[in-house]
Amino acid sequence: MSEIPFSLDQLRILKAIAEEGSFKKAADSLFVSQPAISLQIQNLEKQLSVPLFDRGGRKAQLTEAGSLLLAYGEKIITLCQETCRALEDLQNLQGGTLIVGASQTTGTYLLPRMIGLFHQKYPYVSVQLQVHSTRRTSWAVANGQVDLAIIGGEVPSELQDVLQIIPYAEDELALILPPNHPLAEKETISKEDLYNLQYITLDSQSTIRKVIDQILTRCQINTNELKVGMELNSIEAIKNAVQSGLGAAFVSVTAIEKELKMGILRRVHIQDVEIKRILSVIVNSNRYRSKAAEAFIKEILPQFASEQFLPELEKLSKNNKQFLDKQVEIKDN
Amino acid sequence: MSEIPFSLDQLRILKAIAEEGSFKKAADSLFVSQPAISLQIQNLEKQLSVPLFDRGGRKAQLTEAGSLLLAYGEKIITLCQETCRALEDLQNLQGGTLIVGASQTTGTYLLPRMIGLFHQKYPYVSVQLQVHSTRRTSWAVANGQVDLAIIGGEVPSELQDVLQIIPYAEDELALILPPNHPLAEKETISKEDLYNLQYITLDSQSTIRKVIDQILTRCQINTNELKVGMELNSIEAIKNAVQSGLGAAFVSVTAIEKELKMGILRRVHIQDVEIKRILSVIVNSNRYRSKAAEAFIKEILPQFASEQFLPELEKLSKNNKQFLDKQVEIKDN
DNA sequence: TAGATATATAATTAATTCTTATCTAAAGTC
DNA sequence: GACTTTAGATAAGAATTAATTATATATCTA
Repeated sequence: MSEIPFSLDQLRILKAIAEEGSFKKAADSLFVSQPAISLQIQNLEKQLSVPLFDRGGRKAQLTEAGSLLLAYGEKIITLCQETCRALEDLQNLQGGTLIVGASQTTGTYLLPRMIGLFHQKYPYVSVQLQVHSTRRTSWAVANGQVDLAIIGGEVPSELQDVLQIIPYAEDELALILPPNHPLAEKETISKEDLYNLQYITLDSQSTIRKVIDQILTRCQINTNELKVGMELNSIEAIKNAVQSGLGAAFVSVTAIEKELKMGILRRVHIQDVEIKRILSVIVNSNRYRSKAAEAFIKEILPQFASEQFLPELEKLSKNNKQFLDKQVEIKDN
Repeated sequence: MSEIPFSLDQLRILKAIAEEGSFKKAADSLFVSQPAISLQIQNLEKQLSVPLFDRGGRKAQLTEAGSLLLAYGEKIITLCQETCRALEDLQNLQGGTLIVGASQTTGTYLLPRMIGLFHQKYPYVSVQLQVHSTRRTSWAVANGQVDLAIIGGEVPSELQDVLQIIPYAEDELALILPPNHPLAEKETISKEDLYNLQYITLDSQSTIRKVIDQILTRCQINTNELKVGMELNSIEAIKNAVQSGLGAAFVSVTAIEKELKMGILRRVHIQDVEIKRILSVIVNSNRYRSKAAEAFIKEILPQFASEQFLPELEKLSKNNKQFLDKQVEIKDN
């Protein structure tokens, strides 16, 4: 299927001859011997079955076919050089795309800040954020549709050995109430008070819901007896609902900074209970990470990590699928 | 200066892998062994210092750099194929340009008919006609600016061994008069009558003028005593001037066909004198002739040639600068 | 016609790029 | 979970390709 009857080198030689005016000078400009040029052009003429130069005179003259090939050849060479530049830009973070995945909470409150920082540093890299369920996000990383993701739940078991999962930060979940709620007066409420509240939650399949159930259960709270009044599918919607007095909710503290400051939501602590979950970074361990992903991991993630997890993170940024190592080996030869 | 760190073959391999989904299948589709593919891609990755595929899974996955290179590679390959097609079209007379030179008379009356025929046969070849003096036309052929030319005069001596000059046809020059001229009544006039006419001619440097002088001198006519009333620089202008009664003129019979038929000009013969010149085809013997020039020589020229010159013309069409001969030699091996 | 310059040719050597054979690792099978 | 299948990597040798040096030929210049 469609052999190409010339090589890039031959086109470069053709161009050099046209520019320099003779085989000899072209040979000098390309730092090869003159017969090398002669042979390459002869081969080219043989392969194309058409003469490209009229020799003999003091300078080699292009035939019509030669001019035609030269014109196309210059276009081709230019395109090749453009290709090189695009690849270099990609390596220098002057281009390319970084795709980051996240689940609801992190995608809404944490990642936009990270991406903002990254964008400031590397304005020519276009960044995409994909907010989906933990499950879908994990698969996206596994399939390579997403470079890395930050999630707050468990990675599906079938992906646990494909993905590298690095505990990254703690996310504290707060119980929020409307300011005018009777219990909102208190700093801390008892576990029993929990049974007297109406809850607004994400749907029962969501990771954050499962995490909360898990932790409360561990604190001897029967989650089945907590009254769920409403299930919404966005954290912003839940906050608004709570603010409007429709009930209470568990949300990440990162999601309510502004509202607490403005006094439109109240946070109450629960006696002897701390609801924390671990956020994790996930990457595909079988996949080479782009320069952009590398930079994001090395330069942005640490700024938001809990100190205790920093060493792990550092290890990650050194473990890109073996390639650069090999490069060094080869260069030594 | 600007080495290109990949080859067309490598791009074709990259494309094949992307299309077939695996190194193995790409190898099969390109009819080479699998290691050949592996090695080429490894070299490519080394040269670009960036991995192009994530291996290991059931199918090879492109990295971001791989996709980028693939996208450019496809453009490059397409352009190469376009180049091939353009070259083929040139060979098949489905494209390209033929540039024909001529001097005044042939350029005005003979070549337009030839070019018309050629264009009917090869509508995709664009034909240019350049009408200049014999001298300038000869140089244009020598320099390769013109593929071939038909001239009616002598080729400058310094070009006689660069150019191939093939006598091609006879051009008869006629003496024309306005219909109402006293001598226009006669079929034939005497040499002496010539001295009683006023002549309208091209400028004294023109070839046709020199040819006429030469022939008349040979017939014992003293050209210095012929009265030149007007020098014009176009044959059409001369015809109009004669028609208007401003004098007599010598012009090619091919230039007055229409006017004689319409009776607006009269031709008179001269006792015992025939003014004929030989038209010649000139080509550059050191130069490879394009397929289009070849076709023009082989298929168009014979239709207008004097029979006596046909053998020479045939020889010419077999003598393109040795190239196809070589091809055959090589194919035998 | 001699000298300089440009391209072609030939023989040799160097480099590259295949191929075959073998090996490793992952994925699907029973 | 051992077994087969499949994809890709690796190594060694063969084949091809492309370079080099040396030399020949032809053209332009003086």
